[in-house]
Amino acid sequence: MTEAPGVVRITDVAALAGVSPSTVSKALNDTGSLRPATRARVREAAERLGFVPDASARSLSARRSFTVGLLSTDSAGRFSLPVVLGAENALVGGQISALLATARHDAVREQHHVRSLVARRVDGIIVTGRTTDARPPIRVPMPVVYAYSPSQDPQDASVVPDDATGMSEVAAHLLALGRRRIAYVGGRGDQAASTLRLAALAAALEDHGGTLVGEPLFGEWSERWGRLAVDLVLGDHRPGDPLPVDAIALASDQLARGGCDRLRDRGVRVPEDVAVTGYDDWDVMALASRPPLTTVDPQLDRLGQRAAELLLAAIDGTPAHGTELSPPRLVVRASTAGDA
Amino acid sequence: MTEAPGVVRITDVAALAGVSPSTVSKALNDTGSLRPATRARVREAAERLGFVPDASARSLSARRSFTVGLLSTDSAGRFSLPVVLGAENALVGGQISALLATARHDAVREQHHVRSLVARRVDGIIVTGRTTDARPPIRVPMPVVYAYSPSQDPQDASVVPDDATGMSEVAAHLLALGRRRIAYVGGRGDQAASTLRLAALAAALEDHGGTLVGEPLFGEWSERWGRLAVDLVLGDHRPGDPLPVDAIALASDQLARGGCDRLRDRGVRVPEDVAVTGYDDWDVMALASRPPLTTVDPQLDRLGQRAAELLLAAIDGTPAHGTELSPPRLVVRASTAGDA
DNA sequence: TACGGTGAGGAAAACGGATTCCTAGTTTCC
DNA sequence: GGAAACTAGGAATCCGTTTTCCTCACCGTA
Repeated sequence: MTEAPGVVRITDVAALAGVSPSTVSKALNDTGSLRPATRARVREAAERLGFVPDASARSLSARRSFTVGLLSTDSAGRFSLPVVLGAENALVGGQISALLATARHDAVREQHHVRSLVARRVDGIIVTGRTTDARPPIRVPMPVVYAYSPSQDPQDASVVPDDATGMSEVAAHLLALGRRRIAYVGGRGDQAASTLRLAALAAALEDHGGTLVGEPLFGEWSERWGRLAVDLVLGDHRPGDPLPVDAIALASDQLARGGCDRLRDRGVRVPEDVAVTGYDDWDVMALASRPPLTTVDPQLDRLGQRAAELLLAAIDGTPAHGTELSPPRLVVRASTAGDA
Repeated sequence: MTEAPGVVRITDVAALAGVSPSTVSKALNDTGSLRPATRARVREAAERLGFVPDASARSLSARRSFTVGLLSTDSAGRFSLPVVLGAENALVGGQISALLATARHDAVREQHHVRSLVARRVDGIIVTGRTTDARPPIRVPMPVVYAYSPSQDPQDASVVPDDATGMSEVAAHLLALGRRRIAYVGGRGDQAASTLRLAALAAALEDHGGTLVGEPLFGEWSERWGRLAVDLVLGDHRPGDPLPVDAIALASDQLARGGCDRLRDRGVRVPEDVAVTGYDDWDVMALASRPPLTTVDPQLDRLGQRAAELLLAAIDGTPAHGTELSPPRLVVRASTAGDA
């Protein structure tokens, strides 16, 4: 499509309305002083021709692009996708477009994308990652907000899920149900998502008379590890024996689902004998699990939305600093409550 | 960030190199005739200042934006995300940026996004959807390629997964394993993904001496329905009874996973008694299933990549017409083969 | 020595809007 | 009735690059 036949310029509208281009601009942007009749005539002409002002020209003149970059290092998108969607959605409200740049966890690629975003003079950048572990900041001449993965520089603006609160609410929920002997199963031990949640759980139990049973377990973020971990928790327990725990808090819905499966395999009833909790509120896991999982929804879309808000504020000259926690939401289902 | 202090213009480079702006442009773009020494001097100056040409200005002059729109109507992103990522990846190679526009299945929103893409004078648009059902085309003055969800207008360029081939390969695989009495479990009966796969299975069985056992079953795309459907297939079968089928082909990995669970619950061995196949190769389902699922990988990233290629070709003046099928890949795992 | 050809680089004109002046009318006020 | 104060709208400038001319110097050739 080389010659773009149907593209309408401001001069076309001006000609049809019988005014000058500058008048058209004023009419459509509600600036300058024009008679209402003129404004209306121009509007109608623009409408009739389907005139849509050229964003490049506008950007050039306005010295800003009305575009922000979404730099994602998460190729699978499990976590960054909701963040990105939430952000994109918040941006649309501000008449801002989103430029997608996926780096698939590759520094060279990321550098290339950063350069491309700078070339496009994006008004700001939202950086998202795969994990909640801190990542190196990017150096660019425009505002940046880190979402999900915070920046290693505490001066940068970051928004991360409030895992501590999330897990505290899980603990409070289990304690309220009368559970006291609780085991923890994490994912990879070198990741904040595992350790932070453990710390929050341990603290909450300590404060309210619960007991963290056994050593915290770390492995991979898979259902398989959830099953194995449950075996470790149960030890050589046989149906009918007293159970070493009355609840297991697992650090993800995948783990929890695997855990439920193994508990069922071994004749342990969920939640009557052992309550189980997950984390993430990933519907295909949490709802498909038998029973459905009590879990924590990190509300990643809200997180992304919040990141977009902070970015827009920064673009408007009010930058934020430091890491902001985005609130999670406890979702109670049958794996603890006994009702679907 | 109002005044963008660090932004370098072409005139700055020109001043440093002691030449005119036009010479800088020629030097950096390898056009015009310049002495190698001059070119090098300019390059060095640009490098030193970290000059990155303003894309808006470049677009304005070039009359194209070097940007394409990715219009997605899939809010969850299960299917369109891989397509989008594949496309974005292919575009980066061509120095093209991707503008993300998610419409969450809302026509008003979609219209708004379309307008925004037109305003940005994107060079082309890739439209993706949630299902493989045809969707209404968009009317814009630039090339469009429909990915995953084809356009209702057969003249438009669309790329869709080749479900017929995928399911045929499943059938061939099952037949090669000696299975002959095969049941089919679909998802929603009003969706092409259910009906097309059924048709392909039925055709393949007919051609090669297999039998489609019972009525095809349609329901929702959930594990729950997979479990229910297996109950329907087995009827009042008791362990030890002869089985009505020796294989079940389910239209998604979610269905198949649910199916496997129910088969195990009822004491039917997979794959010894009944082979099970899924569709989609969604890792969290296919790999976590017990046993792991033989399935079809629709290779959506390749599909997205192909859509991007077609779009780039169209932008270069060679538009494609009609619907192209993107090849799937059979992935054999333990649910049919007996080995992990 | 004069002249066409060629190579290097500069000047200027797009590109499409937004914005900042201006300039004619038209009011308003004394 | 005349000058100041507004108003409505047009002309010109700018945004940062690319691209199309031009110009000037230098070369070889007649």
